[in-house]
Amino acid sequence: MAVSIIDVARLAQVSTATVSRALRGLPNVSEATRERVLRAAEELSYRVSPQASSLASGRTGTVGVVLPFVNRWFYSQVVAGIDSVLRANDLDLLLYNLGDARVHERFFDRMPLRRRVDALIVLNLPLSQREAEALVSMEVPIAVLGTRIHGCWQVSIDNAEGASTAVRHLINLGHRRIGMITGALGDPRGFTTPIVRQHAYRTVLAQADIPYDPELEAPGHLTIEGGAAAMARLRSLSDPPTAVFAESDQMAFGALRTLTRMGLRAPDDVSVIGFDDHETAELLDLTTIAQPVTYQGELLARQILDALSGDEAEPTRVVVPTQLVVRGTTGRVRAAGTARQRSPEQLASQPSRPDQ
Amino acid sequence: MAVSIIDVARLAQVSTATVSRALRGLPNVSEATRERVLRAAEELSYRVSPQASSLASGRTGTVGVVLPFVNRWFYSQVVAGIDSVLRANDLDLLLYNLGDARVHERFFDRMPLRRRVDALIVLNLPLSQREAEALVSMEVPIAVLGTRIHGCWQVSIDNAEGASTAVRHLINLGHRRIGMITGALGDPRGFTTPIVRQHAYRTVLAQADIPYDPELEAPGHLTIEGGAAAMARLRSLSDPPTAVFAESDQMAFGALRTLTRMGLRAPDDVSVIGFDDHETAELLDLTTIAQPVTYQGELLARQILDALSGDEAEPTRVVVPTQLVVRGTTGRVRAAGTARQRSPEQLASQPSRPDQ
DNA sequence: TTGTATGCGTTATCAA
DNA sequence: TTGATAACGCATACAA
Repeated sequence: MAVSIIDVARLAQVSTATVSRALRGLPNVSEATRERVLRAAEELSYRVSPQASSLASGRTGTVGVVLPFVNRWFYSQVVAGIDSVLRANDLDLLLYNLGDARVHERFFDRMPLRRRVDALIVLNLPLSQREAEALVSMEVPIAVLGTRIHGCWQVSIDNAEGASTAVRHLINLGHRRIGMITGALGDPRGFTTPIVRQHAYRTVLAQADIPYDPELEAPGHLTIEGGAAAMARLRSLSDPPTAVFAESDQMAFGALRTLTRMGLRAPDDVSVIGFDDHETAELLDLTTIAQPVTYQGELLARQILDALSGDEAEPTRVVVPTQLVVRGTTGRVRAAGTARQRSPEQLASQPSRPDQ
Repeated sequence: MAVSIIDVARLAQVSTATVSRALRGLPNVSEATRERVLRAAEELSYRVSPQASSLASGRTGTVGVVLPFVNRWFYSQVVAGIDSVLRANDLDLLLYNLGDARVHERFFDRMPLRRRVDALIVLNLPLSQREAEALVSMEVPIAVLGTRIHGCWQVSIDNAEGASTAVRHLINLGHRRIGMITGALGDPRGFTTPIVRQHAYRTVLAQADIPYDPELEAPGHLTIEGGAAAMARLRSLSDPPTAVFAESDQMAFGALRTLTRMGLRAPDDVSVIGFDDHETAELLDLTTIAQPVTYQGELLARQILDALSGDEAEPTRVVVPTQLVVRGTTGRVRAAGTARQRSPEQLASQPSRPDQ
């Protein structure tokens, strides 16, 4: 059997209550006693039993993180941010990956986190009204990324602003025929982000007096393959776009691949702008809308700390800024038929060529 | 206060012991009673308290996953594999990210997982003798990826074989001047994989009677930036390599970026081969050595299940195969001074240039 | 098949 | 400042 608090108490010649107090750094313990207890614990290499501790205290020392994918760049990045803050505060991180639909269902059916965590962080999950209520009914602080749940702490980016900036960037470069590769619009689970971004796209076009053409919106399912297919579709139009806004970098990557395979280039033939600033974006020289990913994770964890400390009464809502990162895949529109020439500015931001 | 087993017992008119048995599906409970208990539990929406349960039983229902990075593609992919198997078996996943050196140290200093998990999965962590022993002293089953710890379950790839295949591929294409971008060789924490791969590189060269030239080995620190710098260094040699083996795709990406920025191309100017088959490898048309990443995570989790079931007495060791994936960044060596001409196949998979 | 009683290792309340 | 002790919620020998 492992060494327990009783053993420490015996060795230090005090009661278990005092050991508990001394070890947790509670104030009402004399320095001498604390010293003695600490030494005894050290000598026996005593470790508290987390389950006994939580059983007695009601706290678990654990924060649940619920997300739809662990293995996508965005989410793993957010988790890293969460982890760093939680770890620094001695909180454990219980991971719940609800990617699979059955797992998702089962999760809300059985609520396995119910008595298992002190707080919850929910990443970008599309939730039904019923599911949101189920979470709230756990009666622990909840911090949500992306989605919005009444009474919960919240971190998000301004999707409308980011998408608008992207489209305006293209308009400023002279483009009028602008396509959009949209995300999971048809997804029955209903992520809301794609809707917001699409709306922003349409609004900005309207503001610029550019007529709306539904053919210019192609679904890309948030994947590389989807983005590739979407770009292929856009290129096949009788009047293809001169610029494309892909609402995720992943889809933009696919779009770029399609262009490459067709023997076309960005921005010479088509300008392409993405969203996220995925780690690969810099590699592919992709212009994009950057969002601070790890930072959002840190913010979520901090909100949880605030909530658990109980100081801050009201849940807060933080909107973090996005930023246009201009790289090499967007450029001024070319007049139809004009030879492919690039301006000096573009040359500067482009890889030099072996032939001058 | 939450509803407890006592409430269920009262409602079902049985003892708490019977409730416990019925709910866990133990055999010695009559069908009628079980029915009654299940209904009562359902009605009260009762959930067991995991901490009380583990305090009483000694099992935690949790598996700890310890890794050096959550936010790298490879690890997040492995975690996804682990998660899917654990989840299907109702085991929780406690994540421990030891990326930060202080966190690492603190972890082995305090062993916070000590009484917290039923088993441990350790991903590719460079461990000192002392640290390995600390883990083993937890006296729970341990499955290790990459590293090797005596008495532990183990999953790994054949790094020597994979690296040899990569170098042989280059030799088969006629290359004799072959560079290697190495990983974290100087890392004080001492990952072993880089050493094995480097050794394979040297061995294969020797077998092909190619003289060893230390200048052709450049450290890339397993990062994109490091790979970029390494390639720059290799190119600056008086007699630069015609082909380069980067021991991770990430470094190969950086290497390709350097080539692009120098106005060079793969494979026309330099052939490049990576290792991993990172999701971006296909995008960049990178030839590489593929390893099944998610699958390795699943295997680790399965080993843990075997260990916990207690059927399989001895820890097993599984080596999963790697596979050469030939894409567009490797090609036959060109005679020095030959004009850059590309074969039709290469043209198809490469971006065409604006100027013909 | 079912019930009784005890232990699991802490924390927290209360009294000293 | 310290100690005694009752929870905390469940699992499990043992008895019935």
